Amino acid sequence: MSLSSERIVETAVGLLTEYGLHDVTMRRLASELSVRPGALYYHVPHKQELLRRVAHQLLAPLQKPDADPVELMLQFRDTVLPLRDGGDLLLIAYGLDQRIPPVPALEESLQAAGLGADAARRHSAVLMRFALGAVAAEQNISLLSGSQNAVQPATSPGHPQSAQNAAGTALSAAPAAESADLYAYGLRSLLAQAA
Amino acid sequence: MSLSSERIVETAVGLLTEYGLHDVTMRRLASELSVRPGALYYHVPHKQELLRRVAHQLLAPLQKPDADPVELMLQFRDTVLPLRDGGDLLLIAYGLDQRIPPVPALEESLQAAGLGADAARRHSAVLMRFALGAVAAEQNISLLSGSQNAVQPATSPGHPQSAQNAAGTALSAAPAAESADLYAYGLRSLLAQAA
DNA sequence: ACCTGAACACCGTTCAAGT
DNA sequence: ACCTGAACACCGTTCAAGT
Repeated sequence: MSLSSERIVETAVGLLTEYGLHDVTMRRLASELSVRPGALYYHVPHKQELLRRVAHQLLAPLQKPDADPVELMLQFRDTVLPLRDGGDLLLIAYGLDQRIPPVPALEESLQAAGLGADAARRHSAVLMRFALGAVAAEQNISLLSGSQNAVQPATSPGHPQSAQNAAGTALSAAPAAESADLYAYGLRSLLAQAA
Repeated sequence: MSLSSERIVETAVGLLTEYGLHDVTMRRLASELSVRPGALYYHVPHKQELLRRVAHQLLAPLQKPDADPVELMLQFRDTVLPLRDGGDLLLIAYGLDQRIPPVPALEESLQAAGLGADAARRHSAVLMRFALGAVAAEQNISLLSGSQNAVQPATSPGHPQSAQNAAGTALSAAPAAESADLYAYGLRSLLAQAA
């Protein structure tokens, strides 16, 4: 089977869901597809465009026109959170394309709820900013504060200068249940005015 | 003058404010300080701890105990926004240390406004998540959608595959004035319940 | 048209060896 | 104690040359 942008995107989605954005590199992608890195650039202009397409593919299920705002935003979190560093990807993708799902569906459902076109656009922009920050923060906390990275980064055994982080981990790493509550609470507050 | 963690942090802050996080690399830092890269690791355990200290230094002015929440959050935005990719730095720093400024001052002022200790903690967590997302999104939009990166990245002259981004730039790249409005609006909504 | 080989200009981190 | 030299294992991207 010959190379194509579709195959590259699919392989990138695979690497993302299995290992996280950190492992989605052009070189890793190339070796996964059994080609040299340069070959990818015949099908994709640069890594940014590839990531934009990956994010679009990932969020495609959020293009449903009849869901209510809260449901869309909860599903957004559920989609991005399992990708270890999915928040970083979506901040990039949103920077490249602010009409990524669920934005169009979100605007429609806000308009259906009685908001004007401009108000719906602004409300969804605020909701997306909160969601992006909440998901990225939550992932970074469990990745960076969570009992020494959890997986297997094999750090040097006890460097003296990093002592001040040892205490407070139990308190600072918010339990998963509370993160969901914070997210739901933020959504409700932001949607209160829109009713 | 010999090397020290203080000098390294100061130099990193300098590189950050002049060129952005992208140019804060251990190697660049070393050459700025006229030492070999390995020398830095005698004073700093790893890059993450360095970035945590850089963020703390940057946000030190937000440790004022008597400011009101809106003022603190507006000043947070004003501090981070001028750093080209300051949002990325603060997502990392917040992941490493959720008590970074202005969090303690924020909790105090929310308690002074009548909230219980736990409610104040949760409210400030929600506010920080929104602020981090808003600033990071705003910076990424102007960096990634803003008329081909604005500075001087010298991209190849017109690669065919990236045509779909050409249209819509005028609409998608929100003017700076509207970003400030979205931010203020989000803050007000999130603080409405806290009154 | 599509891909390889090889290079360019970088990363963070480690560590024996020098002073 | 503090730093260098040199390496290890990587990056994204370009481009002449091959088929």
